Amino acid sequence: MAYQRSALMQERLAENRERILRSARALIARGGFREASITAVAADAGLSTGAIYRYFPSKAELFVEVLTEAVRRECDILREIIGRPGTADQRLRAAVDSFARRALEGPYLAYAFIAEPTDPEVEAARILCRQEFSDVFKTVLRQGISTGEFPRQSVDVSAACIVGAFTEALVRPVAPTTPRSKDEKLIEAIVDFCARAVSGPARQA
Amino acid sequence: MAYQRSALMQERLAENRERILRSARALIARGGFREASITAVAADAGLSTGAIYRYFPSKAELFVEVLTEAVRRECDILREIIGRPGTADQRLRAAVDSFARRALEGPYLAYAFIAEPTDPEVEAARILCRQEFSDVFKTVLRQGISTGEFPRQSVDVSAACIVGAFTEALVRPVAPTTPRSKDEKLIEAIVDFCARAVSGPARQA
Amino acid sequence: MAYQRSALMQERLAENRERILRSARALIARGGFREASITAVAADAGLSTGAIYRYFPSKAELFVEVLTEAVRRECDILREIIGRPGTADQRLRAAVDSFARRALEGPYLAYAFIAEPTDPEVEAARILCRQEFSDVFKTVLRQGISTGEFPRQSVDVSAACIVGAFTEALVRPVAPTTPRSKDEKLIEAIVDFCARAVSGPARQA
Amino acid sequence: MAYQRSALMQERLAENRERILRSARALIARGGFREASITAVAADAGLSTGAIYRYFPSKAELFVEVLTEAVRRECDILREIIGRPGTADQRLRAAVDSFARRALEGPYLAYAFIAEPTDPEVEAARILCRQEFSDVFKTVLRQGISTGEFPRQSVDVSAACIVGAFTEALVRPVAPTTPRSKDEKLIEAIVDFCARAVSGPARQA
DNA sequence: CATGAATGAGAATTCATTCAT
DNA sequence: TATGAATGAATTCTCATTCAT
Repeated sequence: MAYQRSALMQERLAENRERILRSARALIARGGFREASITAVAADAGLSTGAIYRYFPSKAELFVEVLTEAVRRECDILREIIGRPGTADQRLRAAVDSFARRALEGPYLAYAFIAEPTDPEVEAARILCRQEFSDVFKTVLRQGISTGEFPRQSVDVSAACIVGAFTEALVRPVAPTTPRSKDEKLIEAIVDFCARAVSGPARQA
Repeated sequence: MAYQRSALMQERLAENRERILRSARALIARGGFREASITAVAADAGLSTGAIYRYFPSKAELFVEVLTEAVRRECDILREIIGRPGTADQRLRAAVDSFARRALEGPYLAYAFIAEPTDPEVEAARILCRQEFSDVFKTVLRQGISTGEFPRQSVDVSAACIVGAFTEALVRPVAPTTPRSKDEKLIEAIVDFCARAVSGPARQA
Repeated sequence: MAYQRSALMQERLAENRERILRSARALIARGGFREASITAVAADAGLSTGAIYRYFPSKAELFVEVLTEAVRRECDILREIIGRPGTADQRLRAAVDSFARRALEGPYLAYAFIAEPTDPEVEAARILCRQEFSDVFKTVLRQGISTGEFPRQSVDVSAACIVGAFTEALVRPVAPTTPRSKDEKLIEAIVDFCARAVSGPARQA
Repeated sequence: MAYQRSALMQERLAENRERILRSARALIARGGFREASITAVAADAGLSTGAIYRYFPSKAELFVEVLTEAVRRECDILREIIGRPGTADQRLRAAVDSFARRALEGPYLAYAFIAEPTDPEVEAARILCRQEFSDVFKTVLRQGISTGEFPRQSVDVSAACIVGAFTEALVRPVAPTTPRSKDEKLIEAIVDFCARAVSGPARQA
C-alpha cells in the first residue's frame, strides 16, 4: 500500500513537473521571457508559487529546462531527417523545411530562441542550444562536402549562418496576420536560400 | 563672454549626452538590456541618475536612440558600399565584409540587435532597425536579379536571411578570446556563405 | 485541519488589511496624504512595502478606500439619525451634533476630508465623498422646507455650506491641547450655527 | 551713474519678485500646489530656477508669501466693506457677496485656501490665513451682537463656520462649465445662508 | 547677479524567493 | 507536501536645491 501511494505520488509529481514546463513554455512563447514570471507560470499551471520551487530550484533552471527540452525535441527530429537516405542537398532542404514548418505553427519556439532571457544562466543555455542546432547541420554539411556535392566551406560558419538565417526570416516578418497561403512561399524561399548558400558555386577565384 | 560660456556649456552638454549614449551602448553590448539599468548607465557615464533624465525623457527613449543611432551609422556605410560601381555580387560581398569587420571590432552592435529589450517601445524600435538593415540588402538583391546576375528569389526573405546569417555567425562563436588571426577566415566564410546564397543556381526543377 | 488553517489565515489576512487601513488613516490624519507614504504605512502596519501591494493594487486605491470607508460609516450614522422621528430642526441638530462629537474624538476624519491628495484618482474620490455628505443633509433640508419648517433655500448650497461650516470649525481650532471641557461649548455653537442657518428667517425683502 | 544703475536694478528686482509671485499664484490656482514646482514657476516667470532662490529662500517661503499676500488683499477689501456704514447684516452680506464674486472670477484663491500644501511650513501659513479671514468676520459679528442685531453666539465658531461655508460652497460645485447666469443665484444663496446663520433666532430654550 | 546642469535623497512599484502553517 | 503571504532589494523616475560658469 505504501508502494501504491508512492507510485501514485510519483505520477502526480511527474504530471506537475510536466505541467509547469508546459506553462512556462506557453508563456515564454506568448510574450517572451518578460511575461513568464514565476507567479504567472504557477497560476497557469494551477499550482502555488511555492510548489514551483519543489520541482525546480530556481526560475533560471526552470527556463533552462524549457529551452533545452524544446531544442532537444527539435534536434531529434532534425537528426532523424538528416539520417535518411538521399543527397545532402535533399536532406538539408528537408530539415530546414521541417523546422520552418513547425516554427510557423507555433511561431515562438524560434522566438524563445532569439529572445534575450533575464538571466545569465538562461542566456548560457540558449547559446548551447544554438550550438546544438548548429551541430545537426554540420553533420549534413560535412557529408555533402566529403562527397563533393557541396563546395569546400567552413562548416562552423555555414551551420551558424543557416540557423541565423531561418530564425531571422521566420520570427519577424511572420506577423500574426500573415495568411496561411503565403507560408508555403516563405518556407520555400528560406529552403532555397539555405540550399543555394551551401551548394552554390565555390568562391570565384 | 556670455557667448563663450554658452559655447563651452553646449560642448559639455553634447559631451555628456554622448557619454551617456556610449555608456548605454557599452552596457547593452556587455550584458544586454538587462545590465543597462539607469543606475548603471549613470555610474558608467560619471553622472547622477537624475542627470540622465535631463538628456533623455525615459529609459526607453535612451535605448531607442542607442539602437537607431547604431543602426543608422551602419546602414549609412552599407548604403555607400552598395552604391559603388561593380557587380551586385562584388558589392554584396563588400557590404557583408565591411559589416562583419566592424562587428568583430566592436562585436556587440550585433548583440544589441538580438537582445530582447525589457520595454515594448524599445522592442518596436528594434524591429524597425532590422527592417532598415533588410532594406539595404534588398536594394542590391533587386539590382542583381534585374541584371540576371542573381537568380530569381524572394528579396524579402533573402535579405532577412542575410541579416540573420551574419548576426548569428558573428555574435555567438566570437568569444572574447578568439584570436585575431581567425577573424579573416571567419569574415571570408560569412561573405562566401551570403554570396553563394544569393548567386547560387536557381532551384533545380 | 485544512479548514482551520484556512480560517486562521483568512482572519490574519483580514486583520492585516484592517491594520493597513488603520495605519493609512492614522497617518493621513496626523500629517495629511503627504506623510502617508507607502513606506510609512507599511512600517506603521508592521509589514513590508511589498505586502501592501498584496492587499491594495496601488497607493491611490488604498487611499480611496480609506476615504470612502470613513465617509460611508459617517454617512450611515447620519442617515440613521436623520431618519428618526422628530422635527427637521431636531434631526439636523442631532446629526451635526453626532458628527461633531465623533470628529472631536478622532479629530482627523475631517482633516482627511480637506487635505489635498497627491493623486487625481484620490482627489476624485474625495469630491464624491463630499457629495455623499452633502446628500445626507439635503434629505433633511428638503423635508424641513416641504413642511414649512425651513424657509425656501437652495438645498444644494445649504448642504454644501453645512459641510464646509463644521469641517472648518472642527478641524482648525481643535489644537491637540484644547481642553475637553470646551468641546461641549464648541459643539453647541456649531450646532446652533447650522440650525440658525437653515431655519432662520427668509431673506428680508 | 552708479545710483542710476542701482535704481534701475532695484526696479528690475522688484519686478522679478512680483513676476515670480504672480506665476506661483497662477500655477497654484490652476492645479493646486502639486503643479507648482519650482521649475514650472521659473519657466512661467521667464527666469531660471536658480533665480527663484535669489528672491525666496525656499519653495515653502515663496508659497507662504503667495498665500499671505493673497489673503492680505482679500482681507483689506473685506475690512473696508465691513467698515462702511449700515447694519451688521448688510455689511456681512456685502462682505460675503464681494468675496464670493471674486472667488468665482478667479475661482482658485479659494482652492489654494483648501488645497493641502506639500510643505508643513506652508500648511502653518494657511492656517494663519484662515484665522485672519475669521478675524475679519468676527469684527462684524461682535458689532451685530453688541447692538442686539444678532443673537448671542460664539463669534469664534460663527466666523470659522462662515469661512468654511463659503469656501466649500464655492470651490466644489463650481465646475468649469457652470454657466455665468447661475453664479448670481449661487452667490445669493451663500449670502443668505450666512446671513441666516448669524441673524436667525437664538437657540430655542 | 543669472543661469541651468547636476545632485541625490526619496517615491512607488515589482518579483524571485522563503517559510510558517 | 503544498500553499501563498511576506519579504526586501532593486528599478525607474521626480524635484527642491546648489554651485560652477
